[in-house]
Amino acid sequence: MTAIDAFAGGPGAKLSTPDWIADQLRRAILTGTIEGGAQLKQNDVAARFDVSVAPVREALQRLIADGLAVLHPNRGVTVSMISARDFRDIAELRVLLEPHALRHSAPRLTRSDFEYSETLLVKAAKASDPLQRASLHWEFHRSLYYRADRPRLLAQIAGLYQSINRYLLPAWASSGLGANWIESHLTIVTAIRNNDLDQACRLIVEQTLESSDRVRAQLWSAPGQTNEDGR
Amino acid sequence: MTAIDAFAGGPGAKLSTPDWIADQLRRAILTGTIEGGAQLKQNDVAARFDVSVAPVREALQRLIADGLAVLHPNRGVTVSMISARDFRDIAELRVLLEPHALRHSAPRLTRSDFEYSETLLVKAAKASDPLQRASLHWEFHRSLYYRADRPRLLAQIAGLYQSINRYLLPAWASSGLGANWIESHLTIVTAIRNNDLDQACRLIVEQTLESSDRVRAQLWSAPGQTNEDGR
DNA sequence: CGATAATCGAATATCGATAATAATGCAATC
DNA sequence: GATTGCATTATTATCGATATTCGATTATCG
Repeated sequence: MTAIDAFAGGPGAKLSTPDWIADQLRRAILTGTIEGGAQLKQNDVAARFDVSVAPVREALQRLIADGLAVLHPNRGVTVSMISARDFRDIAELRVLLEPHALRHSAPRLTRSDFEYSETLLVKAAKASDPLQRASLHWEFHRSLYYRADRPRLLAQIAGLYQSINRYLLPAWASSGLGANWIESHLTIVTAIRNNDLDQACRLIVEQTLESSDRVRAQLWSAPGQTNEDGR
Repeated sequence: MTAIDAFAGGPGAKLSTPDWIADQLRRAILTGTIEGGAQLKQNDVAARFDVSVAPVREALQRLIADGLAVLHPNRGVTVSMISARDFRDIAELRVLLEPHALRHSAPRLTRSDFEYSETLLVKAAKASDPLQRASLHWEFHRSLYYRADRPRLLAQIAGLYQSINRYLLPAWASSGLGANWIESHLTIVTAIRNNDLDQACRLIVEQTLESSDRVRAQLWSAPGQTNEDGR
């Protein structure tokens, strides 16, 4: 391990071709550039990225594993549909899993963990790129849960945050973060700092549901599609 | 849609090549024929199944998505390691998610649902093929939860049952199901039948933890490997 | 002798081309 | 006039061959 390796994983970290393609497609899907139901033809994608179909197929597999796309055997893959039902389902799981994670993590969090969390929150609010903001937002929550030292639980919550971007990003884009986005998140950190775990969990639940309601109102004020898969 | 379409997806449904290969490998991993840490070289697998590497790579991707294998970029994929920690993590999530699912599902379960559940239990106990037994065991639990009508929640629980097979099958193989396997599972159905939801949830938690302890004792009476990934 | 650089090898990753698949439209038949 | 069978065609799935990658081994140099 030499000094130069410290940059591994940083901005200089080269992505594999499938990861690169998957990331580009993911971004397009999450930001709504590609809509639910759209067909992702392997030849088209390969042409657009100037690669052969092999890495494209691999990239599509990742999107499918993420639940961002649906495979129709021999008939291609389409971008999965979003729905109010699915969104509610995600919020419900968050309310179930996150307090659980926090209860195991909070007792082990250190002062520098808190500082890191708060830094992330500010960075997230300032971020101009919506995907970067989403990523920092998740990293904030992750920083509160990771001391639980439960990889599987954390992975499940991570999946929920990944999925929720599909709904959250359009809402943020159309009406911003909300007046006291930073402050309300900060109260969670403060509650943990004060060893008031019950209060922290209450706040998480409350804010999850609140944010949920706001997004729901935002996205389904006008009626949209509600199918689960992209048939 | 004509009547004949009702058979689509039935026993006659042919698996795609990648699915077929993935299933074979899965079986080998779950039954312990292939051990944790073993390297899955795409050329070897391709030769063994007499196909080219393309479908093999796809099959390996599925195993990776399942958590049964780990990808080391440019260096191949290895069968993931099992560990007491991971096993505990799974049990904890089951205890968290399954009662939640049951609470939403139970009020909607019908008499014929119960009959179906009980049938599955008997079939599972009788099954000689360990993977079929595992599949019926999950299907039993699924039949109790599916009326919750929460696809995401159900998918997460399904993933846990898939993962737990890695631990459960060897334990079953070495010491059987346990004396009153059917009966103890039946008490859950009975409790639901009697509208005693709290009791049903208690039983689930209790049995999950009990079974967990038994498996743990079984598998780690002699010390084994405990790494998370197959490095 | 120790550290750095070139080489090699075993495996993955990618490519371009071909084969297989299933929906579609069209014609032939009852 | 509706149903069946059959080419058409758009697209995925698979193949065999080639390029690339990265660790290990060996060689070179201070």
